Amino acid sequence: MTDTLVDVCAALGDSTRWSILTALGEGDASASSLATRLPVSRQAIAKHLAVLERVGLVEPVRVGRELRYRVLGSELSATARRLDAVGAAWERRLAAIKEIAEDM
Amino acid sequence: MTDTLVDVCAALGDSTRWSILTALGEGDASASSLATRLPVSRQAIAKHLAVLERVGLVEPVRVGRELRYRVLGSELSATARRLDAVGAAWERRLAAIKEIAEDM
DNA sequence: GCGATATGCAACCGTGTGATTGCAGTCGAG
DNA sequence: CTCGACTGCAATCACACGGTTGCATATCGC
Repeated sequence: MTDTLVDVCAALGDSTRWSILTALGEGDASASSLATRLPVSRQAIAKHLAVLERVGLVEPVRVGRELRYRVLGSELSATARRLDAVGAAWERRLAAIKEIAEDM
Repeated sequence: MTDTLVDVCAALGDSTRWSILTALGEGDASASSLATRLPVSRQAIAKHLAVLERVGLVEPVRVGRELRYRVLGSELSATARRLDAVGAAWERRLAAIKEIAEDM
């Protein structure tokens, strides 16, 4: 059910991946160019990009021999909405409990 | 700043923890009572609850000798809003790029 | 008080994963 | 055509983490 939701959250639960995402937030970039700015190897970044691509947070774009990546804010916003829906449901339950308590 | 954000996402990036959260969504429960419904040991659940409590997704409630946990939808919605803000920023950048491209 | 139930703590284990290095292949620029 | 740069794949390593078992401790009910 919430199968991909946990995957997206797991992908977002890594600080190195957030470094990559925020770097991509300022402009598309390839794994190699990211490796010059970030304190990790190119291959590590490539693996992270593969993870981010599999959950749809990032999209590959060929530019000549380079393979740049573009961050997809729409996917992030979509997961945000899904999380908010769940949180809202839980809050409704709490509010109902509280109302019952006040009736006594 | 986004320090706790990654922690919350990491906490949400585990299917067992989602099982616990959804179970708690139907009513407060202790680690022991959860262990009867879920296919994991009580101690494993206790560890997960500790993780969830540290990021504020869950709150302990003493009931006699029991220690029940209550799910906090407000925290989840708060993180959802933070994620949406980031996603919206990324989308704005893409929209700006697209506009520039169309001007040429 | 006594037994049953609930929690807490500690040690341990297997595996998943973040990260590295090395090498081979590919493709654009000069 | 050749050189340099970018990508892809494989092997390896260390550590964190999910999970378990065992035992000690507290506390409610009878």
